[in-house]
Amino acid sequence: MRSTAEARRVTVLNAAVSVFARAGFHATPVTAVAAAAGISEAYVFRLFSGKLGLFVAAAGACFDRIADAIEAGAERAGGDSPEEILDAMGGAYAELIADRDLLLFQVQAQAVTDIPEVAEAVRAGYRRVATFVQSRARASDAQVQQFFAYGQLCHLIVTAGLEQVPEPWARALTAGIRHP
Amino acid sequence: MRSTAEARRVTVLNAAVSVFARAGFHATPVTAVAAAAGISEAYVFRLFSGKLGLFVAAAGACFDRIADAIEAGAERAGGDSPEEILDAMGGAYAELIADRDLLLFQVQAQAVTDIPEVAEAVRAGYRRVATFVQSRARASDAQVQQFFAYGQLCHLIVTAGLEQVPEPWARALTAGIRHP
DNA sequence: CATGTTTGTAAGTGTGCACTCACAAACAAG
DNA sequence: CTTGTTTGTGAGTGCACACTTACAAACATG
Repeated sequence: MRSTAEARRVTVLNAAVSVFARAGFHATPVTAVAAAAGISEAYVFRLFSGKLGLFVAAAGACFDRIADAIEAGAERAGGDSPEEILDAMGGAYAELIADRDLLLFQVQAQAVTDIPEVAEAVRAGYRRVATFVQSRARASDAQVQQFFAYGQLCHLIVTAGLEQVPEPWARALTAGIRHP
Repeated sequence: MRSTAEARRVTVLNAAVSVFARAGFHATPVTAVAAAAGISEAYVFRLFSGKLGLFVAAAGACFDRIADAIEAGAERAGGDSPEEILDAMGGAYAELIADRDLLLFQVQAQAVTDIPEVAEAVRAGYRRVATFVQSRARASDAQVQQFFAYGQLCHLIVTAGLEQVPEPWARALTAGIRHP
């Protein structure tokens, strides 16, 4: 016994978020996740109930990390007005998704919401993040909505590579968005 | 000869947008598109250069329809202030994506932007739509950015099925969004 | 009618991948 | 040391699917 199963699961989930983020659920073979985690494909299937179970668990891990980052960001807010706290949360989120894995995984998860288990995992993730944002920042519905709207805009900017496009329309879409 | 190849291509592209929208590029067999279009799989491969060529062509058709709808919506605007024109465009877009196919196809396309040809097609689509919105509405960069941010929010609302969720956080995210 | 072109398909072919199983080594407990 | 449990893998199995090929029927042109 080199390691406990629970520790392996954590390793595998980190690898899974990274690997699924690039090509998505259907285009990513479990072999790729196993290789990234440094174990055999067969053992991944013992640790998780099939490829779908692995993906759903990875989604949970992804939203956990996002929620933790936003929570930590709120602690570092300059003041306690909704605007200041939302700004601090946005900054923490921007920092977190600098490596792109968490952002791209969210996009991939949204793309396979025709699988009910995935849709439920996405809802659970946003439930956790949105309720925290609203209650912690004491923000209005409209402010929360705006917070997530511009978060979703980041998804487009990154997937389409708009920060590399010098044309005016792309500059308009990326203006003021923190370093993605 | 029942039909010309060009007419068939149009039929196939409409079917492709619909079918790819549900399960995405990698999870959709070309057989499914062929069946939806009412022709054989082999003929689809003669009409398009492989599955990727079909998907990229479908992306072009998708953004064509979106651009046309927004253009037509702008014509029906109540006044000629940026706000009124943007509002009319938003309404036309909301109407167009009521059937979900065009919205879900965009999500699927964004999910496979690791394929360079798809990324370029997505950029081309948004280039066309964004430049039109900006020039036709004479809107500021910030207004254009907001327009697309809330458009992207619609993607989340629909894929996660948030309009079915009665909890407060979901109501905040969906508030005021026109009937998706 | 003969010849050529375009539309259309049935029947493969090869490969990649989800998932399984039989088996082995490390550790624990008595 | 023996017996049992957990960690771990190599070697399959079967199926789905992208793409091809050989062939046929519809139409055009002389």
